[in-house]
Amino acid sequence: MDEGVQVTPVEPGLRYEVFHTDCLARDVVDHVTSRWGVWVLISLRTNALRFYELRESIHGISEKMLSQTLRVLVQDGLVWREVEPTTPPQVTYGLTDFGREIGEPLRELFDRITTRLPQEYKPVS
Amino acid sequence: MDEGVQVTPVEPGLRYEVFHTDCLARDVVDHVTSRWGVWVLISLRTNALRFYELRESIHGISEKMLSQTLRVLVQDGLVWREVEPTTPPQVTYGLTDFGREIGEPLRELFDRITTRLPQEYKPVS
DNA sequence: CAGGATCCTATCCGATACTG
DNA sequence: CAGTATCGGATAGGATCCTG
Repeated sequence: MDEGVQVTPVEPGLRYEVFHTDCLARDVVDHVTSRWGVWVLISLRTNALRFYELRESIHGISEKMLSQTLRVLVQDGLVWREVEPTTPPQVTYGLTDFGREIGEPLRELFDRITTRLPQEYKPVS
Repeated sequence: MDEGVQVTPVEPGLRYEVFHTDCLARDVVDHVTSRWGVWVLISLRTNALRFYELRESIHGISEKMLSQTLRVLVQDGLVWREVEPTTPPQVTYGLTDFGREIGEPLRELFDRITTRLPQEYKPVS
C-alpha cells in the first residue's frame, strides 16, 4: 500500500512520483493550488479578462501577487497572455486548453464546497 | 460581467461571495488547496491511514505540518480522527463524506496534470 | 493601464527537544 | 506512537513608489 499511495505509473517501467519533492507535476499542482492561482483560474474559466478586471474580480489580491501568479501560470502553459501595444497598453489573459482542462475539476471542487457550506459565517481562527 | 465573475448565487436573494476575504468557503478552499492539504486528502482517498503512514506517504512533510494540516481538515469536517487509547496509542485518519466529495475533483485535477505532463524533469528555477 | 522595483512584515515551515 | 512547544531562517505577500 505504501507503493500504491505515492506512485502513479504512467507506462510500464516509467513511474510518476508526484509525492516527491523534485517532481515537475508537483510544482504544477503547487502553482495551481497556490493561494491566488485557484482564483485566477476560476475567474478566467468563462472568458478572458484584462489585468485590472482580474484584480477587481479577486477580492484582496495585490497587483504584485496577481502579476506574479499570472507569470507562473503562463510559464506552466495554463494561461495565455496577449498584449495590445496601444496607449494605454491592454493586456488580456485567458485559459489555454490545458488551463481549461485543469480549471474544470477546480471549478467542481469550488462548487462542492460552496453548496455544502451553509451561508453562516463563523470565526475559523 | 463584473458581478457574474465573483458572485455565485445560492438562492434568490442569497449570495455567496467566495472571492471575498471574509467568506467561510474561501477559508475551506484555502485549507483544501494548502501546501499539504492536497496531499493529505489524496493520500486518504482510498483508505484510512495511521499518522505515521501518512507521514511516510507524503514525501517531505514534517510531523509538525502534518498534525497541523490534519487538525484544520478535521475542524473543517473533511477528515475524521479516531484514537485507540492503547500503548502505544494509535490514531487513524480518514475522509468524511464531505472529504470524499472534495477529494474526487482534487484527484481529477491531479490526474489531469500528471497525464498531461511528460515524464521529463526540467528545472523550474 | 499594466506592470516592475523596493522595502518590510507576517507566516510558513523545518529542526530540535520534550511528553503521555 | 503520536503528538506538542519553542526557536529561527526562509518565504510569501502587502504597501508604496515608479515607469512605458
